[in-house]
Amino acid sequence: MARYKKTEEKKSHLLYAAFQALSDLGYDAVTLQIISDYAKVSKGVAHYYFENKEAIFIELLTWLTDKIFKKESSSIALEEKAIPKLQSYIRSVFISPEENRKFYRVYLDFLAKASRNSVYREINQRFYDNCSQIGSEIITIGQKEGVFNPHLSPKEASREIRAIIDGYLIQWLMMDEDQLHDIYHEGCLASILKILK
Amino acid sequence: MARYKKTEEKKSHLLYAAFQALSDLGYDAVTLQIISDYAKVSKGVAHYYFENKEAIFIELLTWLTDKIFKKESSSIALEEKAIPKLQSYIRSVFISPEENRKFYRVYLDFLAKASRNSVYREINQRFYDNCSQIGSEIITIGQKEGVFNPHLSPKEASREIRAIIDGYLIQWLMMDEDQLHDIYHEGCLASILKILK
Amino acid sequence: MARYKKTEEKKSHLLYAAFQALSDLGYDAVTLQIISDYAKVSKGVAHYYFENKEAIFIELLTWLTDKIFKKESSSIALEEKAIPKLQSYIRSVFISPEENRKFYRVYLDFLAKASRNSVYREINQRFYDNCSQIGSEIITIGQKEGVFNPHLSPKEASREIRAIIDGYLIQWLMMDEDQLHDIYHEGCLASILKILK
Amino acid sequence: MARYKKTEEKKSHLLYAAFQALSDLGYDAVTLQIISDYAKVSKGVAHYYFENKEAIFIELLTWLTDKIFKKESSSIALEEKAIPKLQSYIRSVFISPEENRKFYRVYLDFLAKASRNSVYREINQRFYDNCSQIGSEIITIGQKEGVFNPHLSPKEASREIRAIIDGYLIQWLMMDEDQLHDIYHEGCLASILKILK
DNA sequence: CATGAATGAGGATTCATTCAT
DNA sequence: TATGAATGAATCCTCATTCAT
Repeated sequence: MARYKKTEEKKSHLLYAAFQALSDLGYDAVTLQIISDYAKVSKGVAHYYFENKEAIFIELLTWLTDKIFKKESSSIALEEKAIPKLQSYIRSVFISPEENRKFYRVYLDFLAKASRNSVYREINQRFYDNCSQIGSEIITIGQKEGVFNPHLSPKEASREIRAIIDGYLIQWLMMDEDQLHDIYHEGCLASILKILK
Repeated sequence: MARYKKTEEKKSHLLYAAFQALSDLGYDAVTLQIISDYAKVSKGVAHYYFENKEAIFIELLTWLTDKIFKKESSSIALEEKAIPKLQSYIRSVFISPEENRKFYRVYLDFLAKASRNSVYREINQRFYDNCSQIGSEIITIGQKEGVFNPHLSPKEASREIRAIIDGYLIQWLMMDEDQLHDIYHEGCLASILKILK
Repeated sequence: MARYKKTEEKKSHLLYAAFQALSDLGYDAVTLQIISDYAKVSKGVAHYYFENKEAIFIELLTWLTDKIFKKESSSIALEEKAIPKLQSYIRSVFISPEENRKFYRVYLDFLAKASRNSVYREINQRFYDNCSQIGSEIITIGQKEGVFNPHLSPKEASREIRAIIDGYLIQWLMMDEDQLHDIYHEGCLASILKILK
Repeated sequence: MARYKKTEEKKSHLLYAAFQALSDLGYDAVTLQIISDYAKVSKGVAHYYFENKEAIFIELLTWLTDKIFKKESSSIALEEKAIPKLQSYIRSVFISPEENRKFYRVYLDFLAKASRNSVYREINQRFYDNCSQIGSEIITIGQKEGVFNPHLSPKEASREIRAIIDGYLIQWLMMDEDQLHDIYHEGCLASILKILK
């Protein structure tokens, strides 16, 4: 089984290289040569591990959104109550200016693609669904605790949470000022709380 | 006796063709040939009117965001009071599934580029600033009327409005279901109202 | 007849513009647009007066070599004796660093073309023949005066004169130092004198 | 079992193809497709081995002038005395009508470019310097032997030798008659001898 | 005559993909 | 497995030429 593992490691290595390259340079500037350079392997390797260029990006989106989801998921597990859970969730989303910039640049590339390509859209949908579960869980708990509006539909409200998170982080990305990160973090949390109450 | 169209008309014609092509096909699939085909002119024309491909997209983003802003701007002028103004604003943003899809696909492409390219970012910033003026005006009026929270900073809150609008519409775009358009419209308006109150 | 004259004037104007452009930019960088810009006329004019781009250059070479020949021709008419005639000839060839640079840049472009294209070659041949006449005249006079070797074939020796002139001026051009102009001038004259004696 | 040719071999192969194409067709008619066709490789290969078209020509001029210099250099090594050395040098320059035509066509293209472009000019300067060394060596020996004018500056005179060689060969090229090759060869040698004595 | 908008062929360049080693 | 040489389709861009006004 060592073989298989090695292969998976190599793939992850390539995906991470693709992620870095994509974040730095953007979709249309990234070539397989550049990804290979980032990964410090030869150009042939990328083709050995992936069917074609598209496949790399498909897998990258899957890999990325899974990683994000796992991080978010574990972050809410640390808390018991709804509001701390929500705070922890938002905190895990607003990791740091560097991480958010790196991820959202790439994520915007993917959203742009997803708006026309159903393969990307479905992967994103899975991510949305996962996020929705997190949100629903928090909301349901909060409703039981009596801290959130009991008339809210957890499913709908959790989608709204994600919409607001993305809206805030995209706008923060466009402002291009690291010191605004905290302000957007707080603003985002405050807005979500207002909506849930 | 059809005279030659004036230069500016032709440029707009090409920009609209570029917009359509971009919306249909996405950034990396759009070639100058395709834009020319959409505009039903020869390939050389695009180069005659624009320095290069990049210039077309730069001008397109400017043209598009200006157009959107004008539409939004005139929509709020129709109302006197804050809440109807806000409703009118949001209504002008959520025009129709077709229009929103067409615009947001292209806008996502531009946001992705703007995240790495300051030229695009500055154009988008101008758009944000314009939207912010609209928001500020509504909020200030609402605060005078006593319908909005008087402690809100109009400038900050107006940015939050835009973030929420974009967040909702991007998510709607990803859901790829036209009938959700109304629901997202209402949801967006409701969320903004909650935040402003 | 005024019409005709005006046309010829305009053509000369365009040819001079082409000469300037060619000297500044070189064959492959010169476009009809550039020539038109140098002549401060619209692009269409160049096509109105000349069949096509090639025709401009053909006529330019003719015009240029005629102009040079006339200048050389009139310069030797000023003197009576062989050696002063020769000196005057060489002086008229080594006009100034600026003029020589301008001419020889263009002339090299034409020689390069002439080496493969018989149309250019024939025009140059006419120039060579004209120069040969000048040389022959000087040599014949010098032989009568007893200052030149009587066994020289005026025809052959005059070709050698031209070869040496071109050789020196091309090398001077490559040295790219204006102050060497006088030295090459003297060296050229001295070499020719040695050959003729 | 033919191994892949080494990179340097392939580059030389391409340079030779470029040389042939350039000689046949001239600077502005040579495309990368044509060079590739001459080399019997695909279009992409030229870009694989060279940064761009310009780089091919830069390297070609370097390669060509080096080759010429080596040939000239070894030709004078065969003789001991000044005049035989000079004869051998001139003989190596006037190789054959075919070779001279092929080289001087290309060389004229480069001289034309060099007159405006310092990169080409510097490469040519290196060639001139190399030729100058050959000439200086011959002249110095001849002065010691007492067969050349002792007052000549070897450096200057050697430049004059090169000017005369180029002047003669360019003129021969323009005459476009192979049978004149010998006559120009002899004429060139005779002229140089007159200048050195 | 003059203008400059429009055309489209042609060329440099890029890059995903293939494949021999 | 891994490499990187080779391929050629695809694309941006240039520019001579045409032609309506």
